[in-house]
Amino acid sequence: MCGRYTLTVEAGDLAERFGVQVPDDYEKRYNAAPRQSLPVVRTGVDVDPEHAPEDVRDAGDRGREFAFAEWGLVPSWVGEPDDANRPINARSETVREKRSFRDAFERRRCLVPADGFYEWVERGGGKQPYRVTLADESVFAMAGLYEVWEGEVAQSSLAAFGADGDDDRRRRVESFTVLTTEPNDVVADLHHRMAVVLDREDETTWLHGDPDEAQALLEPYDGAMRSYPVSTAVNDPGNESPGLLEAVDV
DNA sequence: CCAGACGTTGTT
DNA sequence: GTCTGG
DNA sequence: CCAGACGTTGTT
DNA sequence: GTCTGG
Repeated sequence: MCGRYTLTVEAGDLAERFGVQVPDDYEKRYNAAPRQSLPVVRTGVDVDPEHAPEDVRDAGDRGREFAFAEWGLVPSWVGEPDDANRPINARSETVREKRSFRDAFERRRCLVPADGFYEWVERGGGKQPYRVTLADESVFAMAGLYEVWEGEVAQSSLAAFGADGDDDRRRRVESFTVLTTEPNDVVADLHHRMAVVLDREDETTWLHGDPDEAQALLEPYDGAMRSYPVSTAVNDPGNESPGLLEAVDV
């Protein structure tokens, strides 16, 4: 599956790769973890892909945009995001049936840019992390879903915030989840699930295609990948440095 | 009808 | 063992 | 995903 | 909001 990943490219390269504007607060990530605010490429929040004008469906600038979102999906109907299950993954096989994902699958699919993800293998007494990349180490997109939750701030939080105006009582949480499928040959050595990695030419279909077309893309990645062991320093989500990418002996 | 869940992974 | 935090 | 906490009363 | 369980 996918519970930790890397995105180690410069803002300019990310912008060029996905055709979006990347904000100044973008930073490379060597150990992106659940609950963090991370980059996604999505359709406009108010764009309904099924009913969007042709130019939007064809993925012009209005059709895709960069956003930061929290990893762990918060459906729009939950009462309180802090109390919600926040699934970081959604099974491709059942995603269209599940209440938590169905609406997002129909209307709010996104790309999750990455240039590697980590998988752990049980080793006597601990867990050995491996990093999986494309064979050429280029950036790819994982298939994701995003949500926008808006609601009132819980009463208990009001005092802490000292809120008084109506606007201060509103809260907005944008979030995403990564789809999983069966592993390809490279990942099967490490794990029995893997993130859906999209072929580059399918990214627009994932964002703007109809749901049946999108579903057809949820297959194990067929291109060349490689994996290599990395330091157990990766295990601690507080560690975040370029050194985490270095191969180690096992 | 109302109440309560709504998810994945992995492990037993 | 299980939940929360990152 | 893994790491780390897992609690209360009272006082600052 | 919508589905499942009782």
